[in-house]
Amino acid sequence: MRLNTTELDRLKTSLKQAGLKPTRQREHVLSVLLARRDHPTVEEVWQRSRTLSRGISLATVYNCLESFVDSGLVKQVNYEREPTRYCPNLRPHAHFKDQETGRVYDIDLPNEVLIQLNSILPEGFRPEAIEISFHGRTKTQNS
Amino acid sequence: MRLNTTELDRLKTSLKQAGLKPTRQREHVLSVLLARRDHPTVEEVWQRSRTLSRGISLATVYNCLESFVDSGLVKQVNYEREPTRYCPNLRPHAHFKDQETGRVYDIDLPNEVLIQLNSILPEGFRPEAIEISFHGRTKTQNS
DNA sequence: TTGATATTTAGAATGATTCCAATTCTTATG
DNA sequence: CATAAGAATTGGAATCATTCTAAATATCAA
Ligand SMILES: [Mn+2]
Ligand SMILES: [Mn+2]
Ligand SMILES: [Zn+2]
Ligand SMILES: [Zn+2]
Repeated sequence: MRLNTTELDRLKTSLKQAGLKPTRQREHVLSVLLARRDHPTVEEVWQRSRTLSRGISLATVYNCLESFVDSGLVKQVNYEREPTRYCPNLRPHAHFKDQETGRVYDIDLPNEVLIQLNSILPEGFRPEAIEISFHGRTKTQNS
Repeated sequence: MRLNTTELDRLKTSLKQAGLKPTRQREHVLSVLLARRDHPTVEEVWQRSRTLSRGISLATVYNCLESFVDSGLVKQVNYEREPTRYCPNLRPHAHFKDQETGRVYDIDLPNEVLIQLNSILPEGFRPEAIEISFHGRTKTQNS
């Protein structure tokens, strides 16, 4: 439940690059995200942050997560209009939501798939981002 | 701004299949959606429905659109947590949002792309739906 | 060490959507 | 056609994720 040196360095570097300051709260919120990569909501991150000695306000959790998104450390994941979830996986990947458990899984995106997806765009469409979200069931007995 | 016979038939059939009744308001809301396939929000559909003689309530626009989604006539389109947009295009397609104009375009999805996308899922993942959303800029001078 | 600037915070405000309960339609049945 | 039971419509209240506000606190370059 603590950032290691590498993670702490990445946090400081990314924040500085965005003109933001490393704070106790930001360190803690990032460590919560990295501890379990299960795409928690703001509320869930807040609950998990209760372990912090003096606690942390909900507004600060919103602010920290926003600063991470702005500095490129974390991505938002949305399913319909449900509360936004947060994902620290920086590789290109899609998401799969198990509609029975509510769990959201990362699905790695091979480069060839990305290329093929870009190829379906008409002339003149310049994508800056693409989001791919599956939802369905998983027939596994693990995790 | 009126449903033709084919469209009216599809409406009645789909609604009946879902145990719902065709009403003046539902006919009108569907005709608004079909008139301009530009993925309007509820508010926009409501504005465009003002032409209806006696008007229509916002709650009813919400209800009509929900009944269309339930009966499979229309799909919802979400970008982050912006107001939900509605799309009567029933072919498999992705969406592209021009971040300068806010316009949302349909991008047809070739079957081979769908197949390739399903192939990236691990064993045991059974997708029921997939959503693909681009956002970026368009360099066209038309429409 | 210190001042300028950024962050944190509790609570209020916002805004899309859903809920509610009263009224009005729709349609199956006689 | 008339009727009644169930469905839909409606205005307004409630919900709830998120954003805003302004006062207190923390960070850090100089
Ligand atoms: Mn769904
Ligand atoms: Mn974006
Ligand atoms: Zn992810
Ligand atoms: Zn569409």
